[in-house]
Amino acid sequence: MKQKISDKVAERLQEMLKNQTWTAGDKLPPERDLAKQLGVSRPSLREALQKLVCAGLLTTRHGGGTFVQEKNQVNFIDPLLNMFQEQTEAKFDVLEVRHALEGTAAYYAALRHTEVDRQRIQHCFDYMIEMHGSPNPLDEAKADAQFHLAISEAAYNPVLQHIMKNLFSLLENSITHNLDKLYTLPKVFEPLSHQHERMMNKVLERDADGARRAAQEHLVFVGESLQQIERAESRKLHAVRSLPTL
Amino acid sequence: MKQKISDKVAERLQEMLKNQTWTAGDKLPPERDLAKQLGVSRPSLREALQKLVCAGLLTTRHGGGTFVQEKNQVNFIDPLLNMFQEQTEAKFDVLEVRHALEGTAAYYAALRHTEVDRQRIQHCFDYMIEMHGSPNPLDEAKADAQFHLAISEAAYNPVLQHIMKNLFSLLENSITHNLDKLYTLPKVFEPLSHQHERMMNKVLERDADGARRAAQEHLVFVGESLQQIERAESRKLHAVRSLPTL
DNA sequence: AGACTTAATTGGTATTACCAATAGGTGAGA
DNA sequence: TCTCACCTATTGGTAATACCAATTAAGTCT
Repeated sequence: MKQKISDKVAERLQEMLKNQTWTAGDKLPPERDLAKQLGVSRPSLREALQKLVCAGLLTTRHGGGTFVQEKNQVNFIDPLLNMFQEQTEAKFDVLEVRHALEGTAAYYAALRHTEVDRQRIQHCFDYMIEMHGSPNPLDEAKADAQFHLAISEAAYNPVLQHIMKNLFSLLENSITHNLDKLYTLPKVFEPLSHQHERMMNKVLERDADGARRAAQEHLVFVGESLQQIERAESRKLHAVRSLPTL
Repeated sequence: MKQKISDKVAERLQEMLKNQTWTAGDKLPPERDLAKQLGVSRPSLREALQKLVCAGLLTTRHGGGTFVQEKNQVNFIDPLLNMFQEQTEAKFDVLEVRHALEGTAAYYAALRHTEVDRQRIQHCFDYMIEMHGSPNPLDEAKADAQFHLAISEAAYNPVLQHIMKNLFSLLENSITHNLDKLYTLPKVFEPLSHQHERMMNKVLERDADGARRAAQEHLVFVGESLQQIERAESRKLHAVRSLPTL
């Protein structure tokens, strides 16, 4: 199969990014120059650029220029994951995956974390406590996500870290309204906070197996709480739905 | 932040795909018509289409038309995962993640698999045995991947399934040469095959915990074998490199 | 009726022009 | 001299148009 030239251009650009021709934050040459330099028309170049933008490797600012995206702030969401977020069961699916991943994340974080990670984890924990009761429940949910990401970051496994990031950004997008419901339940914050603390301590004590257990117990609790909420919601719905039949 | 119009068009198209305006395999209207219909210029429409193509939702055939991609044959690889495959440690990172995911995949597969899944899993297992000693070692690696995917499919968790698919396509792309080395080692095929069989049996017996254990033991073995190969390789490299210093 | 040819359809690329947002420089005013 | 506003050049975004290339399908010839 012959390749489209916009694809070839995209590959060449990706090569140049890998070869550090430009590094994070750098400004690329203007489209007109770059197109001439690569020997293609501007629309073709633009299609190639669009792909890389869509892949989260570049960003463009109208009138400003085209820049290499910092690797950290990956705002890219796997488009397929995107389609899951409608189905109501998705949050339980995500929870099952997290159950699997966070256990090992905590395990390896306990083994591999450095002093810097230790400080970041503690800071995230404190911030999470601080955010409790914030007027915007979303803040608390984000702080929670940051805490979990800080731990998985300390596992020093880029593949795992990347998947976790995508999972959380998936959650943030549309399912958060269920999470903040979770936080507002009076009987839930206490055990949640306690579980977080236990998880953090096990990691920092380098007790790998204990950390894994703590993470898994935490997610079991979250899952059960979510199911309770779900059941309550469905009871409400059924009540409403059954009215017209009377 | 104001949105680019190509982004808005991409969103509208995505909406239409969700709303089943066109379903899998359908042919979209020609670009010229579609552009007029949406009230944008053809280049703008094309940029939007490119994004969806890049996301794996559409395919284009030069002179033929633009078609809605079948959901199954998602040839899409997370571009960031793509960047990992160069680093030599990546395979161990992937292995750690698989260790986490395949355990729970086997666990839930044991609980949720249907008769259809049972047949598919057995078929994949038989095919994998059949492929052993194939002239092209890649075939055997692919059969292995199919077997594992069949199990994770039986877990009926789309999020998990999607991640597993991406991980395996990542492996297939560039790290396969390590996997087939694994298969060609004489002392390895026997235990590997035995582990696969045990894993399958535990799943089909609906022994969830046993299935999880079997999956994890399998991956521990794979990891150790890979490390042995790695060490052997590095010894070779060192031997070669040290020659010039003599 | 079948195979080949040809023309219409349709995606891919290039050229050009113009719009819109940003950035940087320049001049006026404090 | 410093600061702020304004203006202009740079640069990404959009549009219109023409032409190329691959495919498809209709039409024609054998």
